[in-house]
Amino acid sequence: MNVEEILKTKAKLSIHKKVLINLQLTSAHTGSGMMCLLKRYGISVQQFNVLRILRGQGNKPANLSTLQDRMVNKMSNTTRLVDKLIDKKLVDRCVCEENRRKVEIVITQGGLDLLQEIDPKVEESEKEATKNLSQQELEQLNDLLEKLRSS
Amino acid sequence: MNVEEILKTKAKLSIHKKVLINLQLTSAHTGSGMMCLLKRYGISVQQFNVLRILRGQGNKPANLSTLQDRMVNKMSNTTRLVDKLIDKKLVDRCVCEENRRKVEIVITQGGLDLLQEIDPKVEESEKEATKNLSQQELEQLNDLLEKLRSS
DNA sequence: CAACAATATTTGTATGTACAAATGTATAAT
DNA sequence: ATTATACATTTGTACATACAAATATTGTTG
Repeated sequence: MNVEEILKTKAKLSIHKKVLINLQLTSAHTGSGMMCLLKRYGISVQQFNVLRILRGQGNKPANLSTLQDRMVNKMSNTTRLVDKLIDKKLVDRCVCEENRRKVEIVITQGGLDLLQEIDPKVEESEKEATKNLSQQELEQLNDLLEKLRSS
Repeated sequence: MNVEEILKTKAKLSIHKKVLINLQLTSAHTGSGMMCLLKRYGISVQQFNVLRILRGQGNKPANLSTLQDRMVNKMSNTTRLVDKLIDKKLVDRCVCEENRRKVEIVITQGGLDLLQEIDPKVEESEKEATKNLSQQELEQLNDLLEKLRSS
């Protein structure tokens, strides 16, 4: 369904407006697929991202500010996000010895296990979400999105 | 900045994953511009959308379910969203006479005035947000987004 | 017409998000 | 050593969102 059909408007929309609305619609559409998948494993998209960042760190612990920098959807309160992950025993937190202002966060074995279980499902869901576009169209879309955002 | 740079990952990401992350990033990027603009007028994006839908209705009042159907970002609690607009005296609400389960919502003159004031700023902000792409690239992006979502 | 199902909205609860203020710690300046 | 400043995180508050349950009204069926 195109934008005009969805908004049920008779008015002719500018291409600028159409693109922006389509962006919202499409990102919400694909995002909710991921949300739905992760919910089955009891975690939110944000929590999943934090877990992946921590796994990417190897053995090196991350502090809150690096987590915040690398998250896709920036938001405040990484503290409370990490709290939730601790409740689920997916990460551990302790005060950094060298600089006691900092907090060191590491993924637990349970967290790693969960990620390993989820990974293939995520891959599958990503392929499913993008199945309507060819390889070439995906590259093209990717370039256009990055160009739109550049500056 | 491209996705790999933003995520600071050494791992090679599949084009599927890249497109999906870029979608989130780009939609958040453009969306926050709009949010920022509307905040100056004391309303949220959702509230703005409701106002525009009500204006599009002409004199015909809308009930909650039609509002919910036409909103770009679906969500529950249209009730409380409308409550906020009533507090600001931008819309009115009354019980439908024919079917007393329904609620009729109309935009007030104050709401219409606000929209008229905001409209040109929104147009401007939309052009600004899409200025990196040519007319042709915008059309192309629009088509790709709709194709991605189609099914 | 009483009982039940269907519809439209509201309320409750849990969680997510944004922003400001508060806390605790380290570094620099006097 | 004392004060000031910057830094990293936590807490408080207000609001947004998702989902389930509750309420109120209408329509239907025995």
